[in-house]
Amino acid sequence: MLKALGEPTRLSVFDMLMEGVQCNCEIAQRLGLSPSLISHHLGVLRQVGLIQSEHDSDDPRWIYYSIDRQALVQLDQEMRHLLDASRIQPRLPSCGPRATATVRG
Amino acid sequence: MLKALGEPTRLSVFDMLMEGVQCNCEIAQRLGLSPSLISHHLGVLRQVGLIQSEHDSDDPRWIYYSIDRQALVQLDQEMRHLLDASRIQPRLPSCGPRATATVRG
DNA sequence: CATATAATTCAACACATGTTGAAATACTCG
DNA sequence: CGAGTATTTCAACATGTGTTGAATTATATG
Repeated sequence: MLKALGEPTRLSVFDMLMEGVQCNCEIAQRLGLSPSLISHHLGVLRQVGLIQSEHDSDDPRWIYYSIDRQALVQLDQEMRHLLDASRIQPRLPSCGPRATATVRG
Repeated sequence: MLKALGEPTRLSVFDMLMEGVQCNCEIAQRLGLSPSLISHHLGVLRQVGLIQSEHDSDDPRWIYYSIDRQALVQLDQEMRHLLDASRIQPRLPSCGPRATATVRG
């Protein structure tokens, strides 16, 4: 998921989906990019499970994309752990002049 | 920063730094990768501002890497905003059969 | 001064991937 | 059935980038 969001255009697409935008055409229009390119990025986001797609019941040509809330919560929790500043503990180097003798390899 | 952390090996390096590991040699050894590769990834992390480097005052050959706490807090805040589930608002498609007539392009 | 060490830098390669434009798919509408 | 539409799929390309191994830098040590 991080890898998917690491691509600038894809991050914008994801952010627009968070704001409630749903169809390929609006994303392509607002970003000034081709529908095929947006389709590609939406596919990547869907493949990693960040978003879902749903066809219109009346006219299946339209596909509505939306954020996968479960994946969102999971990623949010993992990011909070990853970036938790309290995890950083004071620690002497295991090598170099300041290494504790017993740990030295 | 997201792009930098999107690379699996680099994410591991970053995570080890969060756990207090500091020198190239220990990271390379624990990950079973060459020092030159670790050096490359550390360089990328440093370039985007996620980590800092400091030479040992006694023996400058040793370089100690550490997390940039300011960047950590900034990224944490931005990620919390990006992944904030409460941002997702109900919204009708701007195009397609369900679009509101006035918004239709 | 020669050797060993920690880390970086460099050239080179293989592979992944973002982007483009055309074609295909599936559907609505007249 | 033909024209138009929303989207995807496909082939092709250019570029970015992770990885490797050798060379380089800078320092300590004897």
